[in-house]
Amino acid sequence: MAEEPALVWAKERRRPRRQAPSVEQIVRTAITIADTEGLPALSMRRVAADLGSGTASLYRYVASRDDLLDLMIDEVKGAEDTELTGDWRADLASVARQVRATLLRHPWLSGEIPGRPALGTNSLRRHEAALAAAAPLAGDITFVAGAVDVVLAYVFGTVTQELAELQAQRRSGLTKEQWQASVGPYIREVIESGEYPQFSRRVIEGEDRGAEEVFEFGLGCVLDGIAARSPR
Amino acid sequence: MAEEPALVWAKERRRPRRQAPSVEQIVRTAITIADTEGLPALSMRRVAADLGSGTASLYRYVASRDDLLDLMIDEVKGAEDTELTGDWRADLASVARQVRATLLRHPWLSGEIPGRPALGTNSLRRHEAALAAAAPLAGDITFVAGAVDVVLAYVFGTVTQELAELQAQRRSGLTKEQWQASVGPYIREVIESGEYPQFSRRVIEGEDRGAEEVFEFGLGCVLDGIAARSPR
DNA sequence: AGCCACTCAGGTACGCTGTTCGCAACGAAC
DNA sequence: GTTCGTTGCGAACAGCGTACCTGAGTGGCT
Repeated sequence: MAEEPALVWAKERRRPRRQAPSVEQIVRTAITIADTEGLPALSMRRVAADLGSGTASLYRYVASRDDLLDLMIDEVKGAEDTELTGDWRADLASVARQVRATLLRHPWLSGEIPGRPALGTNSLRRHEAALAAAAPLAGDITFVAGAVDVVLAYVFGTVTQELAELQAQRRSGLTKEQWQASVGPYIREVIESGEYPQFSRRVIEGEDRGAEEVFEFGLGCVLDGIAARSPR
Repeated sequence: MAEEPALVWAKERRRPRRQAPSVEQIVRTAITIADTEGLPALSMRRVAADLGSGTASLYRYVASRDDLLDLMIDEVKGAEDTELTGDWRADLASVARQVRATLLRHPWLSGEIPGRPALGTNSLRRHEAALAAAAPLAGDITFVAGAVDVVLAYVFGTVTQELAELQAQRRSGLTKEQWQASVGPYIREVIESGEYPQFSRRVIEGEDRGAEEVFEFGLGCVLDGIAARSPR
């Protein structure tokens, strides 16, 4: 540690840093880090470093790392927006596609949503929009709410499945090729064991439909089921 | 630190602990901790302490904390078991109900599944069972697999929603009453703002159906949608 | 029977984390 | 000019996952 010099002019200029980071900047910086380097890279020190401020300063604006994550979640939901046509099926589908897009854009999101009730401003606004989209389905709000919940549950579930392998690969720190090279032999072994006939058929015979197609297939199923139960 | 006594018989018995914890014991202990005290309480030191062994010893049997979580997930999936009747709808529904039960029994599970491909022995066995359940739906394995994926996505999604509030409450460390007392006023404020008419209707008019009923409603929707698309 | 070589539990330590405390510097008010 | 509330933040603390390495215990060879 450098000793305080006796000579006045040798003293380093007393901090010119008097910049307040502001909650919004903190949240945005945190989202950028999580998006590009993954959640584990998101530490308070890291956020502060990227902002050029001291770590402890962040705590003037954000109570804890956990609160920061809540704010991040609500922030990314704010980017969504749907205009409604009055056709419940089309509207609900477009809400679903937007939620999917958001989840895909921020891979850390699906892992952080469990365990947090969605009560932020943007979450509420989006939930409101979803309910409005489904409103033409029935006069009974309980039915409408049920329909929305089912659709959103499906969306969250599929996207989570869709992201699983991608995330695992990223977490391992391997390249795509290395990853496949390490998983491949294991899968082959599983198939050759003969204990998983259906699974083997799926891997060998099954055609690999694109993620989008899979998503739309399931969405169609869900919406059909809802339509069949609608009182109108 | 106690000095080594000169008298032989005063020396504490040289560690009789020559007990190997074994992977299975480690995993089971870890699951118990996570179930009863939540994931944050699950540290390697804590597991070792509960097992009465040294922390570093665990690494002889488990490569990392992350690996331990993988093992835990696969372990809890091993408890599931379904016998198939040949009626795809009933069988797929019972698989779905079992997955739900597992997710509810281990509240930490839904937060850890995202980002991990399900390739463990038990995961594969369960996936195999689900495919077998859906097999009567079609000869085309791609369709069967799609149906299974949709059902499981829905199940995972709803249970995650179902657990959200419960988990948030637990995380906050408050009692149920304290929690409601802190959330209630906020909700009231949101409603009184008048900006969320549908949401307000949902809270005020909507009847609070039980979680089970909600689950079955959505499951019915999904299965109907699949049935409508089945080539048979 | 004696010794050696090997296995492996686990103490210790490193680098990281989230978070708190209290001080130093500033702007405004008097 | 002095005081006072506000704000940035260095330093420190407790606790984490994990690597290294010591030394005790045991099986096998002589």
